[in-house]
Amino acid sequence: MPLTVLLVDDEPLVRAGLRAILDAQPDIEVVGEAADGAAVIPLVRRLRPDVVAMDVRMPLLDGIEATRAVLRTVPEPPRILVVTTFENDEYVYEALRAGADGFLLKRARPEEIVHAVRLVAEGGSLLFPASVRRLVDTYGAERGNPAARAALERARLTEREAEVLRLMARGLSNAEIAARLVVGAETVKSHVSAVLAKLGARDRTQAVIAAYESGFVAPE
Amino acid sequence: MPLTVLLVDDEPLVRAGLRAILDAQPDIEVVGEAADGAAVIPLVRRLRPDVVAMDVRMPLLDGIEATRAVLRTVPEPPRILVVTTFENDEYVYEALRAGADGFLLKRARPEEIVHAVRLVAEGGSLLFPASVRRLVDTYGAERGNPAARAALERARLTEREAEVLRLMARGLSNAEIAARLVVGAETVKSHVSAVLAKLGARDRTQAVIAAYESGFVAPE
DNA sequence: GATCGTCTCCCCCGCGCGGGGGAGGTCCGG
DNA sequence: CCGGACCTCCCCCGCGCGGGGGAGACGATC
Repeated sequence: MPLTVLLVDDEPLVRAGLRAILDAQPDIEVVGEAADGAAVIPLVRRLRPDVVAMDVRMPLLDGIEATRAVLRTVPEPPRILVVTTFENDEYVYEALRAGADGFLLKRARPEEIVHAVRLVAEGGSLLFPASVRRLVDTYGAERGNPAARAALERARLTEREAEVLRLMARGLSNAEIAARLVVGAETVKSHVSAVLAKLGARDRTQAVIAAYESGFVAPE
Repeated sequence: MPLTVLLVDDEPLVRAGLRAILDAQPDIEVVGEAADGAAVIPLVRRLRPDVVAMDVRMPLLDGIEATRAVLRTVPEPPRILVVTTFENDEYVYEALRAGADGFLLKRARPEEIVHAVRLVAEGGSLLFPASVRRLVDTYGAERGNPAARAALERARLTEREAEVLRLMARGLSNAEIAARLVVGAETVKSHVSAVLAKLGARDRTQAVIAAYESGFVAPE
């Protein structure tokens, strides 16, 4: 079965763009659209999409409130991908705190958009992409970085994966982690790959950064 | 001229071992020994060693006080490498705060010992080796991690190197850093290598960890 | 009993990374 | 005027890393 997506944005142009990009994927299907947050709940209930691509700035009900409403009222809610124009959008920050699973810049390349949708659908959290980093930079001054922390928590690492990430964050190589955990090197590679995928990280360095930013590991 | 070292340890066995290992290097010369901290100052004044390999736990004057005394009273003081038996030695922590440039576990392999001496002599800070990481783990609960911060500050990165490290800590690849700084990829490699050497890091991940641990970059 | 998630290990492959050299340029200070 | 520090770029080389697959074993859940 295909990965179903509901688009929520007040601009038809944006919805059309997203639909064009996503529907071009054989395994992704846009099952509905909404122009404001108020229309989201009934649509989600009826269409039961896997992912909701939600604009933050919308009339009537913004993306933050809409996210909260969906997560509060719908059983087994969809994954929510927040869509925004600006990387320094404080609404995005709020949306992540409200329970969104990741976010996406409108100017992202089509492949990135597709990737983001797939990632959140699979349970990942898009914690790392450059856009998120900038967000973290901006709001990094606040304690504990709830957005990053929430995103990482929602990444739902398995126990083993969390263990591997902790060791990565101590600077260990795959071989060293394997020795420490008394498993094969190939096994560690599997776990590391899983961690990178779930965190939306490109390499172990980015994963470690995410670990620090989220408070998963603490420097102090 | 060779790299000159002064050994300070109350156990003759340890001094003999260090001397054997270090004197085996063509470019390193052990120019003197002391059995306790009280004897260090005059010896340093007379021998003007490049590096002092200093035990922390000693009678009369321990390594911390000796370190402070040397740094306070000797103009152009030598680099101080703290030698210890235990990785969780709170004295080592104090010594780093007192101004020591790095530390060394007695059980380290000869190559590591030689490497450590060369590194601090060249202005590096041995911020990262596994032993230090464990230290950081242990005393990591204290704010700002003064030991790590002090060590990194003393690593004396050039402006460019610091810039590169900051970008590394944002998850950028060498190619991305090159694009950002508008220089060649080979140039970035040079800077990255310099950073790794000065921090005693094995790879960029460890360097980024050091950056976080030291407060050079802040997650919050 | 069947299914799913997790952990484990295996293959192949390409590329980025880091180490080892070296070398030219500027600019500053002795 | 001549080092020395710094930034820049170049070469070669090996290996670790990460992506792409797949597969078997186990326990929990349905």
